[in-house]
Amino acid sequence: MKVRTRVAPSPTGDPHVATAYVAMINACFARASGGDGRFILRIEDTDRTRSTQASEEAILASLDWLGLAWDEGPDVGGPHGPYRQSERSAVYAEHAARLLRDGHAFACFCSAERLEEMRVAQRAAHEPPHYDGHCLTLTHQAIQENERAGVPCVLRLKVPRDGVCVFEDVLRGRIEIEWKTVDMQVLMKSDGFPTYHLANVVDDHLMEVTHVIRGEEWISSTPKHLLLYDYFGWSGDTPTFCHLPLLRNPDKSKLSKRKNPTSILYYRARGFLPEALLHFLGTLVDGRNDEALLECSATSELLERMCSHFDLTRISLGGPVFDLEKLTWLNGQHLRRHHASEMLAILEAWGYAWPPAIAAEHRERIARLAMDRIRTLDEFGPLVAFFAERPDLSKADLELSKLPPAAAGEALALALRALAEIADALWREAEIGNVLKAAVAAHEWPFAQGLRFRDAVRVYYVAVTGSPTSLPLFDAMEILGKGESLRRLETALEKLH
RNA sequence: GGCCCUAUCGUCUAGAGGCCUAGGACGCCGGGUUCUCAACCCGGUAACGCGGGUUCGAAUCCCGCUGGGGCUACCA
Repeated sequence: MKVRTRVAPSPTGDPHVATAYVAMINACFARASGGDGRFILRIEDTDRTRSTQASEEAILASLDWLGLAWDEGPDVGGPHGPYRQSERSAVYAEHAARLLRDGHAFACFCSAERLEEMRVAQRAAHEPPHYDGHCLTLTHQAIQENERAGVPCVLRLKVPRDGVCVFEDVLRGRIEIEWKTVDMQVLMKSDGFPTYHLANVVDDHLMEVTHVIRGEEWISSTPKHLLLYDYFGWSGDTPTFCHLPLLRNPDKSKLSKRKNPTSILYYRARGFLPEALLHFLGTLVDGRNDEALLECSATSELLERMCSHFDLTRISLGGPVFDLEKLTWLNGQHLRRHHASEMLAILEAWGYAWPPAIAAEHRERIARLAMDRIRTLDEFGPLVAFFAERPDLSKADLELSKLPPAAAGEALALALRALAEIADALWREAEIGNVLKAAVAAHEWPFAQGLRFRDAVRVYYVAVTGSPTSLPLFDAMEILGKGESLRRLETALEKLH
């Protein structure tokens, strides 16, 4: 069978990592099914008050950034377009009319106020809120009067009063839901746009979707969807349903931006690599350790590798917690697979602007020194800023454990004397290191007997780089140059007095 | 509350009745390496929610309980 899957995001906010998660699984399944599998992107923008074009653009750009290429979609078109629901109004109107004509749906004129009162009463009576069927019994005449008077109207689904809806889920097996627990859902809103339920079913059918792979939150509305397939006479080819577990916050609730960053834009801005984010989402589906995924620097390559051992039926059902810590680690891993020269391009593509004071000839070397020390690209700038800017130190910055203030001053003076001896032409990382180590070793330390180099060196780090934890000192000093390095040591020494 | 889904280390997961003394990865802890911090290497910590069945044998199958989650809109 020719497999056709889709992801159907609603453009009502920032592109969500859960959308990418679902998209990835749909893309993998279509691809793993063979060469003729197709993956569709459909924009579900039927909520006119919340949908925005900016959001749609961001969703497309984000999925593209992650390498989740779709075969059919609003931008690339396809045989069953348009792929944007707001452009398919005529299709829904036609199908809605069909349901009404066949007696499978009914016009409802109830006001928002009445519905609200109804629900309040039901809640008070400890009943589950549901439409009470008020307009189900409207006479032909009453309906026409309402229409003539221009009373706003929606279309509701007729639902069997008893019996059980049974369907099969790829991951969960047989699911049974009693019809009496299914509400008479609105299918067409009073603004003339369809709700999710109608649009989704109509489009999935018309677009010949064979597998509906979506979030778990849709399980309880699946009976409505099945009913629609039946009403339209499509029950012969209802798609296969697969409900995916929902991504979770660390507290196990459904992933939300209140508790965890959810926007793909956020991760991009922080300097996460698309292959790292995709890889991470992949671990939520298949947590086995595939080391080969670490070697994939292109998202396309990564996706291909994931597809090679993808099995939709083996996804574990516990909602996975979105663990930023592991994502960050993965990002560091992917970062380090690149050469320093590639890092320059990656940083630039990400939007990093080198301070002009850092000469172009030093940049690759600086990148090489920095890349083992960052996990996300946004850590790069702060780490190398000292090359362009002299540290603004206070006396307190120079007070380090294992190094009394008097000894710190001694250490700085010592370094100054020793380093001044190095000829300009020999000002190299190895020479600087040797001279400094020898000087510290040969010195008598009245205020810090037996001082080890590793303790003394910290004050040099602070003086030169502004921080006791920074890029390797000798390299930094070589890059800064003899004059600048000595000047920073001097400044630090002055600060101590 | 009602309906539905779900349950292996803190986290992601492996596990398909005997290969389980439950494996890997992140995290954490310890060690090595080292000019700081990282990176890297080595080692350690830590789980089958509880109670009943079925079976010669259960993490695995069944039931109940408990915990977690979702849905309960003219949002998706």
